[in-house]
Amino acid sequence: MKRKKEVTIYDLAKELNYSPSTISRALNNHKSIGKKTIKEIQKVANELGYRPNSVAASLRSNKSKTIGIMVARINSPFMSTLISGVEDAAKKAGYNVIISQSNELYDNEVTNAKALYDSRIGGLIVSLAMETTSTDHFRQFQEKDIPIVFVDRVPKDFNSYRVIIDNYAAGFRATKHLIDQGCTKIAHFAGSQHVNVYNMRKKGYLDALEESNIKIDPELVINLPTMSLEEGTEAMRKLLKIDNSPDGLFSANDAAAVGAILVAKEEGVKIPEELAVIGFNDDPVASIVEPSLSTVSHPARKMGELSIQRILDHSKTSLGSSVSEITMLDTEVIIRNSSLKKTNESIPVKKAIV
Amino acid sequence: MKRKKEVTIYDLAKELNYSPSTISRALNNHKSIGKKTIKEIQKVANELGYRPNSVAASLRSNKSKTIGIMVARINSPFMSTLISGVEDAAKKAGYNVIISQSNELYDNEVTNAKALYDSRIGGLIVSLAMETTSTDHFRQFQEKDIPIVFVDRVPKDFNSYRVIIDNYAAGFRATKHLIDQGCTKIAHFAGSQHVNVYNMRKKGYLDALEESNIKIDPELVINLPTMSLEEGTEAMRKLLKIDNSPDGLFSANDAAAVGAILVAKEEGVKIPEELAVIGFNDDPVASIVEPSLSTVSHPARKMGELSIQRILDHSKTSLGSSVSEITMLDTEVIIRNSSLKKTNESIPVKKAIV
DNA sequence: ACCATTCAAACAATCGATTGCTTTATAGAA
DNA sequence: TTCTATAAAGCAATCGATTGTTTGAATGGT
Repeated sequence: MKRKKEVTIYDLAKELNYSPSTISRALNNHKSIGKKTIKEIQKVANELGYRPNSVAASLRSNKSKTIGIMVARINSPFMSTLISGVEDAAKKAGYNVIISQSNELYDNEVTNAKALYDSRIGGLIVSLAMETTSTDHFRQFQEKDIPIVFVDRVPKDFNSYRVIIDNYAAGFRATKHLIDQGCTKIAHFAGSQHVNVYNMRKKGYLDALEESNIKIDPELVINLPTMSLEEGTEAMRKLLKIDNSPDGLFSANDAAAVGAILVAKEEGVKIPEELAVIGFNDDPVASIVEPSLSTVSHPARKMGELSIQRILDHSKTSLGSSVSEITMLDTEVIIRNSSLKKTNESIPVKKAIV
Repeated sequence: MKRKKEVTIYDLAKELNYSPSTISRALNNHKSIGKKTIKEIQKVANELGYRPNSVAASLRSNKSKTIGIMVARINSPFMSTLISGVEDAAKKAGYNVIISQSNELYDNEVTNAKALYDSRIGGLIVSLAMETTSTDHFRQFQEKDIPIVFVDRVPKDFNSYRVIIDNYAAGFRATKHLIDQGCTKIAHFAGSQHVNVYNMRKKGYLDALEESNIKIDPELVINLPTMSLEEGTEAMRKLLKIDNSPDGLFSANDAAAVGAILVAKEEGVKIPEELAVIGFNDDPVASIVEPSLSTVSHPARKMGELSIQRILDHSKTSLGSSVSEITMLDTEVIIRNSSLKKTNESIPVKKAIV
């Protein structure tokens, strides 16, 4: 199989009797090239099927139209939607997106950072692995003034762009909602506490209780390492066994909340009457599980789009690598049947379906 | 912000008094370089923090360790899992993965193909957009002997690798299952018929009916353009209105099946007694919806891994671009409560939960 | 008619690694 | 000791585009 030879700017140059530099500038609509010349060159380029070699362009200009993205796992509803937003927005700006996943492991994250660095990406979007506490592996990007945007799971101690939601406020409001429904013994499924999102959600939970003068019962706060559905079922079983079992549950994600609901139903605990539940993320399952799960919705797609925006802006302003800018997005408490005790504000069925 | 200068093989050459070619070969463990020399060079490279510039390498060698992937949308459980499999397998082989989504539109697919071509990917994995019927935009890759693997939604008329499931058999077996449960009026939610997966699933459905001498009722076969949950609810409403309303439903995906279940419940139709339902994909919602949804499971992650495998094998064997190899994977009919009428084989609750 | 501007396009170096070919050094054979 | 085979390393071209600096031509003002 012989490969068809590529058409390069040199071929165009020969064909048109212009110099390669003129061709290059014409193709990029450079102002120092005459309008008719540009037209002519672009026309012939199309006819001959010229396609720019962006590898060569990257090498010479030391800029790359590729953005790297590192997340723990791409196949969660939240992350895949965020990445979808990144990709759509990146494409609009003429960028490609390279993905890589750490599977929650620090070592993988370091390896991935190296690989992305080697491919000379023009920007990096990161949501940290659960395990990660050190951020040294991101320094190399900063040293080359490659913008880094941390999104959702962000480090404490690294100067750069951040796109996050107000986890504290969300945790506070979710808990407050349960209190408003009359719950007094509210449990919490908390994730690893060195991860900002789980840490802040828990803080919000604690402060909401305190504000309402509800004593905090350490037995009701359970740390789930991975916040999986399975861990949620297990934790719920534990909660149902203790003397003073809870009448409310704020889970830091939907998966664990669904696990809890399934167990509660299995054990004959009425939801929301005997146990009001609220989750976090508004995963698709939340509106399908029965009773439908109250939750906090995350603007996943928008977070992705804004992350790209930060990277593009960075190149324009060239403020240098020491910028640190936080973009904080609003969340929304979505009330469904799993937490709605007061029948006078009951939700129409349709809303629960769609 | 001054960027730290990169360490290149030239810097190493100067430092170590070797020629750049020796450095290059040493770093790639080329056999024509002495063992001690390799050790020495690699040691110093590490100390000086040398990082290969894969852009430069790609340009020169005209090979790229980057694989492109084009799908309709990355944020579905099936696709995000498949991509996750691709990424994991690619990383193991030292490849990066660029993603791009068509949002089901042909024009976007063409644009994406151009962009990926321009970045000189080393291989391409594609799941077609619903709209796509022409495949001319993939020719450019073939002409340069860049391997293309079509996965799941594949074209009829393009010679290349395919990784698919046996949609016909799956559709047949899913329908057969409903027949075995005693259904005689079985409806089908079908997707766009020029898309192979939906076409074959429907064929399987039709043949299963025929085999059991059940007359096909055209009114019971509904085409859903996007197979969304919403379309599923709509279609179900329609089905409930016709005279001879169905006692079974095979939906070509889970989302539409869930929509149907929600409507059926709303209208007081008992599932599975009055309507047995089976979906396709085994999305997470399938096991959560009530009653839990029978479905056909798709080995998403494995499909991703095998796709990468095909690409790697291609480079090794260099059979040229005219190869056409089909990898067909097994599916599994998963029986849950939405279709299980016979109480003697009822499913334990635990299985439904986890 | 002359010099100063402005505009268009060309020249040539450069980005960092790869690789076919050549040279040099070393060892073994005769 | 001389010659050949082999291993180790160097030379220099190359991949395709970008870009600072020059050159050349055309325009305009006086």
